[in-house]
Amino acid sequence: MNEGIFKAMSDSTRRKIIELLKEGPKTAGEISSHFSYTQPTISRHLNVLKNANLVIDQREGNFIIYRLNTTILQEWLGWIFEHFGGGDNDEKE
Amino acid sequence: MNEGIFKAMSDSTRRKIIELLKEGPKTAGEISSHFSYTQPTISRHLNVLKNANLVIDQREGNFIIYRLNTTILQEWLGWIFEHFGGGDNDEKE
DNA sequence: TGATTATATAGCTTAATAGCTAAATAGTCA
DNA sequence: TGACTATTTAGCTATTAAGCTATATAATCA
Repeated sequence: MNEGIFKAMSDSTRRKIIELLKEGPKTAGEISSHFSYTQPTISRHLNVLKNANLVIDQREGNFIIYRLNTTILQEWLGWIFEHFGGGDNDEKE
Repeated sequence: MNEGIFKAMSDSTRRKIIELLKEGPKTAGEISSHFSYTQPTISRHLNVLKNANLVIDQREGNFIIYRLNTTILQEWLGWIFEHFGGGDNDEKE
């Protein structure tokens, strides 16, 4: 279940999309305009983020608005910290 | 530069290795014994983690001891929080 | 030196992923 | 309905990644 999020986050274009969406909701076109990739390529990235449940889309006329699923993102960050953070690693050979 | 860490972390076997190493340093064989994959497969995973600078290896006789590079891991966690954490996402359409 | 042990590397196969162009879908508006 | 706009989906290619078996390397010990 976390798998999808880690995979989604492992691509730098998708991480940039997440950062863009932190500013607020944006249409697919707006997002696309920030990159030099073609629009279909960005659309596919958005789809990966959607499948990972990291973004939510909503049609508004003939635009599609994407927004961050902050809940999932926060949960993921929490999970990461639980598993990889904190624990000290003292020379215990 | 973060790219390698995200890629390394995107695989669940490698994440489990990291968790194992949080307990303390382990030989390649010990690590390998926790999985049902073959030894060469785990060796390659260890190599990915090494290239991402997430682990450090050290020969000791004919064992090779792996230990977590806690500094890098902490740095990565810090980076993640800086970029994805905290920021609220108020309905600003 | 030769046998044994621990580990890595090579070489292969299969599957997944990122990018593209072209075509389909869905909505708007005259 | 027909033209137009925004976006997704299909279908392709090239690259990367994960797994395997077989082999190589490096250290130890008799």
